[in-house]
Amino acid sequence: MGHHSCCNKQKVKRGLWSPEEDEKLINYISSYGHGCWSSVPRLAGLQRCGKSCRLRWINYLRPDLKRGSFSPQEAALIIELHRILGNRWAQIAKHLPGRTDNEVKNFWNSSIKKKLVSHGVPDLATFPDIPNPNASPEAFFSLNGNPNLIPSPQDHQLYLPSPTSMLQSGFDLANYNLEFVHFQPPPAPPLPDPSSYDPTWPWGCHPHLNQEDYVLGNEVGPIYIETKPINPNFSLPSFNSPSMAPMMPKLSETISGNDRILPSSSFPHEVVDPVARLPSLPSGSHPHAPHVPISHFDYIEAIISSLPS
DNA sequence: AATATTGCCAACCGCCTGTCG
DNA sequence: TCGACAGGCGGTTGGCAATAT
Repeated sequence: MGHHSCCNKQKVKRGLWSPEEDEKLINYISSYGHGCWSSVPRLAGLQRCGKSCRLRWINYLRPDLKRGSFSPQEAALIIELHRILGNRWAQIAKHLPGRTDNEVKNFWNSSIKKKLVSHGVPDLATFPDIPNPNASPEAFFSLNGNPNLIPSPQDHQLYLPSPTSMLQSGFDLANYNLEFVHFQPPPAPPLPDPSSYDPTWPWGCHPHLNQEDYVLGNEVGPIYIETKPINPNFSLPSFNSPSMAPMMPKLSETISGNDRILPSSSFPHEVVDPVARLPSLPSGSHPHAPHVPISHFDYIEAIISSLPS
């Protein structure tokens, strides 16, 4: 079990690769490509199984690998993608050029996970469900009370929605075509009137978008997801309706290597500090308020930058 | 200085899926 | 339709280096 036929036909070496083995593999693949991996070790003169050769090439020898430590931006993107995708390391790695799934996985398990846990941040991908957007504040992911997480001078709470509850809510994905738009980002819009915030809708909404356009996260944030209905007979819910909530994780599920998630560095304009953009709300406002238009990404970046190394 | 512990990460294991005959 | 096979994935392990005792 687990051993491919190529591994059973002959005695194969295991364990760390020697420089000589690496050289053989590089020379062979550089000249002929890998073709069928099961035949690579024989043709390259290696006492390894094809699977081991494939892994060695993909994770270590490929010329387009970045190597080196992860940048804070990469870490932030990994955390954001992990929140959306869970432990789908291969999918996450596709959004990090030069990084492998193994590398991302190791980085998560050895670094990020421990940091987040030690700072009291729950595993965002497995956070308990929220029955509906009107659930009690306790049902939301509250960061309040942890000064390390939100460097806000104001007494603001930030509630983030649970992804998993929405995954189970049966949104009809077939009616949507998910597009990750490489867009000319709009200039940072003026803050909407806080009173216009939908208290049940913790995600930011671009005030200038029409009914067919939706933004998940902050309109000036690094992850910009636009969806358009492809079924003309399908009636979209109203823009601020909480019933929109179920669609988000379903859409997120469709993220693939062909989709584009833009790092903040690709934005031609300055990314506005989401915290600095927090509106001042009158005291005694909605207990969930303010539902700030802050992207998870920005928030995670703030976390990462505030963590001790 | 010696030993124990911890953390990192390359590599392996087992399983799943797609393809092909 | 079925079985064999290869590719691919996530979970786990084991070796090594760094750090602590």
